[in-house]
Amino acid sequence: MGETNTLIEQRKRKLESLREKGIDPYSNRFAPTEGCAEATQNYAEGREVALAGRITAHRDMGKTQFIDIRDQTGRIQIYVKKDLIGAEAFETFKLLDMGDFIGVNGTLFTTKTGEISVKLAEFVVLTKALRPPPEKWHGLVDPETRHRQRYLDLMSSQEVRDVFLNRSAIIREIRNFLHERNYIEVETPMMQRIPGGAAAQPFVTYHNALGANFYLRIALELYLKRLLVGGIERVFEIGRNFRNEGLSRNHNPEFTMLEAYEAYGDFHSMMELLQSMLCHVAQKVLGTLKIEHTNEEGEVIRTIDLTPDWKQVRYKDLVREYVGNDWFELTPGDRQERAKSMGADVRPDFEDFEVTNAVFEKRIEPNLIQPTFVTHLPKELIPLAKTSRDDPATVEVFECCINGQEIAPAYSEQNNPIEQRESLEHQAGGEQQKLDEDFLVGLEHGMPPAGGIGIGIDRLCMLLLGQDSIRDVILFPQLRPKG
RNA sequence: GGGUUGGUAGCUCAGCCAGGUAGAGCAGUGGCCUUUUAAGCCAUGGGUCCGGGGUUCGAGUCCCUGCCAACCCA
Repeated sequence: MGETNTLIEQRKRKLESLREKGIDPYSNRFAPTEGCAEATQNYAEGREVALAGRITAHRDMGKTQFIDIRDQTGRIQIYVKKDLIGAEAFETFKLLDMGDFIGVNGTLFTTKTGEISVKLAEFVVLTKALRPPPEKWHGLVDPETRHRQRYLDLMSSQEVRDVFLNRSAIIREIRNFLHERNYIEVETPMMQRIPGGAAAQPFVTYHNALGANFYLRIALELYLKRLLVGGIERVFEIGRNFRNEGLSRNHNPEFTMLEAYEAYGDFHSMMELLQSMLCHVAQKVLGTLKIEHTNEEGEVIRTIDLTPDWKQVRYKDLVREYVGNDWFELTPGDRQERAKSMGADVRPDFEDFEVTNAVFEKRIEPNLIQPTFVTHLPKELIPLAKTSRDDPATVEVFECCINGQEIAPAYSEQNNPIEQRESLEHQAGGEQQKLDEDFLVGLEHGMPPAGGIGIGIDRLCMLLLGQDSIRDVILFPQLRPKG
């Protein structure tokens, strides 16, 4: 990226020419009266405006030029006429390039082709760009450059800008919704001595002064539950988790989670919370509960309908429906065989419930396009939830699947400190240093019964914004370091 | 980890099958044009063809290898 070429050299020469004219090509400030889009929205012939933005198009007619400038609100055309600004200013104007930032003063008018424009009276150079922007028509398409130099992607694509503006709006509306329900937002440690709350490989780092290893958190859960113990009854955190695993369309090593806990609630209250929250968010951000996903040709390939009430179905019933009514009557060995024949990823050392779950992930989850609460999951699968009152072999849990992906698991949280200690000890496999003793001591002080939910924000954004890759909803996704 | 596809000018892409002077559009530069909008017309500069090795009289093109990316599979 340190290379020089003639395009850069030419721009540097123009920069020097500006300086020779006594013009600072990196001016300090400019006070626009409004945004570019607002100028056209509040059109009045002859109204004086001051606007600032980046030059995104340039049509040179000789003694007349048209440029487009764009700010975050939108674009507007500037009409530059030699007679109006004078010969000297016109010469200065010719030193501008695509990508430069300028501030303009002028009056609004409509061209004979009907476009609202600014008749330029004077302008200032705000920033001279030394490198050219991406091509104006095709924009930037190389995915690697799009991700590594996201600013180029953003400056050349309205669609990409919309995705990230909408992502921000989604998170804002989640916060609004939860604040409306009297949830308290908190921040808990990202650097942890014992990374708990999930089964995942952590990243390790080292604190010099303390002389100790720390782990980047893999979940928010155990700290938020400590706050339930402390009497904060409705609490949530939106923050980054870090998991040391591969990269894929659905996985980025750092990703954003929402976790929310509600004292005296259970997984039923979390169902209501999730359903209401996603409807609120979709309505506010997209203006509809029916989300259309389109292919590259712009054809609608599926519509996801968030209208309540969402389907509820028991795990076992789904398994019977998709992989055979006799599934649970088979011997474990036969189940292995059938799972393999269905293309599920089963290994010989899998326990029986893991075989069933492999089939679930391979053959069932991808089919759950419309919002579906899967309930009554087997106890072995989820050690940190309460036993179901109506079926002791299962736990009070749901996994909400939408668009063939698990979007949110929620539990009636385990608050029995003795059972919790046993399951965590089992999970730690006898390694005492993996046991979060401080958390267990907290539970022994008494945690109120609570419903808890975790929502992958990135995947939620993919769903709501119709993006097929997590890299398209994360501004700076992890890529292999460039050699 | 395995497979497939791709990496050529600042950007978007041809050229590769069948080896023989490195191409187009946009962007740039010079010129014409005082209401254009992917402005137009004329002229013109611009390349580590991802890196390394090999085959060959000759490699962007064929072979091997490495790097990066996208998709699929595990």
